[in-house]
Amino acid sequence: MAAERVQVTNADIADMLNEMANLLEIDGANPFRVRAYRQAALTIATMPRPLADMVEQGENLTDLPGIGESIAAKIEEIVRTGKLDQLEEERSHIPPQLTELLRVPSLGPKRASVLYKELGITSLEQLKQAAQEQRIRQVKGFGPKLEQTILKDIEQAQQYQRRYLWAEAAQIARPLVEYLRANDRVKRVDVAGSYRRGLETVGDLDILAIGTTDTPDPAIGEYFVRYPSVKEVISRGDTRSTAVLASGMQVDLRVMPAESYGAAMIYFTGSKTHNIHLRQIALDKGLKLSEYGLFRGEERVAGATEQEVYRTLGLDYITPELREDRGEIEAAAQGQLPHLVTLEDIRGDLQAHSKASDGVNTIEEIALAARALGYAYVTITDHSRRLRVARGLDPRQVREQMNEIDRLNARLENITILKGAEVDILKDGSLDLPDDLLGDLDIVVCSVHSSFNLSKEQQTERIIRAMDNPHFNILAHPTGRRLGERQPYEVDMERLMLAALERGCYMEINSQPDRLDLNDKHAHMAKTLGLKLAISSDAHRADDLSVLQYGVMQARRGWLEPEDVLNTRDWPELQRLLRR
DNA sequence: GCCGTTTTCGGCCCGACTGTTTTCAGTCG
Repeated sequence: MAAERVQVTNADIADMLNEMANLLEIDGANPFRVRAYRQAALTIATMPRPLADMVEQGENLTDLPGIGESIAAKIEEIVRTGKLDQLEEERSHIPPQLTELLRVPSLGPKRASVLYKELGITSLEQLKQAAQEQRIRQVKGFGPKLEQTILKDIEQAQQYQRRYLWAEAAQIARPLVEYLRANDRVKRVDVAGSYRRGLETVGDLDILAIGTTDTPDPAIGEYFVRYPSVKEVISRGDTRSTAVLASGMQVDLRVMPAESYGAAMIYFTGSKTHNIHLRQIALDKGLKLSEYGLFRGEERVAGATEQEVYRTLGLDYITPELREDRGEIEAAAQGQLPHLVTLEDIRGDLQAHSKASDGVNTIEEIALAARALGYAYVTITDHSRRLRVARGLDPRQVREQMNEIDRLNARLENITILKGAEVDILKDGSLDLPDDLLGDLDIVVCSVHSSFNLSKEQQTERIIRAMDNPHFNILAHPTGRRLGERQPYEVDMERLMLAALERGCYMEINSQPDRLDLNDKHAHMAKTLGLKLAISSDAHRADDLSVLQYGVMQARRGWLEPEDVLNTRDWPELQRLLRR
């Protein structure tokens, strides 16, 4: 067998373009040129389809947003040779390690460049030493305070810059918001930022507050920094304060007047690219958009509510989950925004584990919890025998469980328990339970729990072979990733989705906060291809059925509407969809 | 470097805070 060709990944290309941007910036290049490289890198890093494939098939890269002739040629060079000549060139006259200095907050390209030219500093170590020897304060434009700040910031740069799972961030945000709302001088408090957009991980919290007075009330910022969990105050002004909590989470608080609330919410919710696009539209209409409002000259024409700002820009209201500048602004201009799925649309759960395998509750307890959530059905999907660590069930145990479910269904009202299993896809693509048994289940959920490091080709083939089994219904956590813990295994997602469509199979958005797998881009890809998805809790305890809300958030970020989701259907209709 | 039913050239989002300055540059979001 021929050695597999090593394909340049989108991440590789994005890294090289980002490094170009960093080096050019230190070099004092045109800032818009620098931005163009960053923009292109962002586009590339977040697109699911491998650029290498596009190049191979001779597709036109300049069709991609932010990629023109020049960068397209560079991408082709990278794909073909694995290198970029111009990057080598830049590296030869600017020490590439210098970009390391940009990771230090308070050091940008200008200061990094000055420190290199004046003191010959190229690494964090040298920077630290220079600061300790008080040589930095002697450089023009620097002083003792900045030197101290740099010294402190080096520590931060050397630490792993952690992001929090959305669910973790929520646990930090909620009590803080409650604390702020408890103050009489505060009229309104909301969390904005990536948290509000429902991103799977959150780096910091952006909180917006409105006071009871017309002018910014400094007392609110003072109250904020007295929050008991505040470990360190980074900055404090009348309208803006930044602090780090004991958890390590950074929090930015902005205090705004009520007349600017909507504009400020838009501004602080982001994303950055969404905002830049909105501001461009404002300029085109002879208006100016800032966090204070939408202005024609000095006159504020909108700003109190988000709806008002969008409307004045000629746009339908765009829900935060969509604000990524991935076409939502164009859709809003044409009245074509999707009507996104909500938690209320969900009729039941398609994956949950009982104590029979690695869950903690009985089937009855799970059923009652599902009923309490207003569901019509819940599916018990205990693991199959191969997964020893999860006490996977053998065929006889699955049969016993099916009988138990029959007895429970006869007894319980207003909830239907569906018979399922989470069946291991073995290395050769066969399923871990016999066909006659699978044929008697209501729903067969299949997933990969072993041999994560097969090649992309092998992993894809393995899963497609599993889908060839006529009882295969839903591919669970299709990439196997665990946020912050485990990278996804390699698969050709587009091929998998097309294979699923051909065979009448489906995929899952797993709602566990550290999985959220499929991710938003893959979910959007599924919608585009016409593949319906399940949103499942994968609960291992009855209380965890509620994590399904995170999966809904991810689905919304993927533009999914109720009809794109399997479990917005009642059981009879779902049953028809599952038939192959 | 990208982009365009106003443009193939001349634009490219906007404001707060800090530290270093005597009016502003750099950084950040």
